[in-house]
Amino acid sequence: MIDLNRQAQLRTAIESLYFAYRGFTDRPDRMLERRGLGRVHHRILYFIGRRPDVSVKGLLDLLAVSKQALNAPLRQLLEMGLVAAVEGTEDRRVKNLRLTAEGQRLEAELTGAQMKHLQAAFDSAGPAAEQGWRDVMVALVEG
Amino acid sequence: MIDLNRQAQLRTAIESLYFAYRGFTDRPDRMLERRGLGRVHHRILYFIGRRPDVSVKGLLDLLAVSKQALNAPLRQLLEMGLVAAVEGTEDRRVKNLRLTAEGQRLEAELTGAQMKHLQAAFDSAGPAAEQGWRDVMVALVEG
DNA sequence: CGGTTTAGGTCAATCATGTTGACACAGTAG
DNA sequence: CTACTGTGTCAACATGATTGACCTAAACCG
Repeated sequence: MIDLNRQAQLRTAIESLYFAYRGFTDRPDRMLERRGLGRVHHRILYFIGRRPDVSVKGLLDLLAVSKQALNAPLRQLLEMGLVAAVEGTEDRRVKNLRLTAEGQRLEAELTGAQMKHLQAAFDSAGPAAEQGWRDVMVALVEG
Repeated sequence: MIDLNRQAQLRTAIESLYFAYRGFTDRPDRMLERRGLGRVHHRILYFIGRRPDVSVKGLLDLLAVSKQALNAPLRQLLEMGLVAAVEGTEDRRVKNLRLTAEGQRLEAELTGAQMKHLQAAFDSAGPAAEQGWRDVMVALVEG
């Protein structure tokens, strides 16, 4: 069993993770809302920007959603000209996804808001704290 | 404009936050699923446990949802005997909410999984990293 | 060659979680 | 008495997800 004081510390940590995540997503959410898009669209734009030429399957694995859940928003982004799909050169079944210039613009805008938010927190906490934060986050993702 | 290298670092940070949060919630989610409950129920149990005698309004403000969204799951928890409501002593309109013994048991089980997860990450990253992590999280929540 | 697997797409039914609006009732505060 | 507050509930709707079933086309394999 974990010590009671320690439990209180861990609860504080749980709460900060909850509130931080909530505060972190709601700015881009509000930007997207104005265009009739949702958080999924941001995630799709984000990961395509991060991994240009990712396949639909690759995106599915990253996002951990069903292909039906991905299909509609992705098609929307294609229709809006924010994402482009090119037929795979090796395997003609696969679609390699990329951001168009306009897609890059929107993605930069959305992610930029989050980057500013994070940067402000890092600035206020200092570089040592930032490194510690990164170390803990890596352990959290891996564990 | 932020430096490109810095942008890449910030993107890494964004991703770790996304994946960490996702990994963090899915264990309790799976436990709840077996009882036919959802993440909302966990949040309700959590915050009532944290602030015994909180009112319905207090819970609404904490969770930042509409009262209609809160009502159904809260009623469910009351009916299941996991939460008890007592009439306020000063203001008889308010309901002060508490966990029953069984509610405490379930809450401890759910949050315990998250505490173990966090503790493991802190153990692996070390105490200095933990402090840095906390500092950044506080700044993130406040910003 | 032919059979199986893989990448992708789509339709349908369903569920979970949230919203807003409207209304009710009891209790408090002035 | 009136106004506001805390709580509850009904209805309509939106969003984002699920599973299951079925389809095409391409690749892979024996």
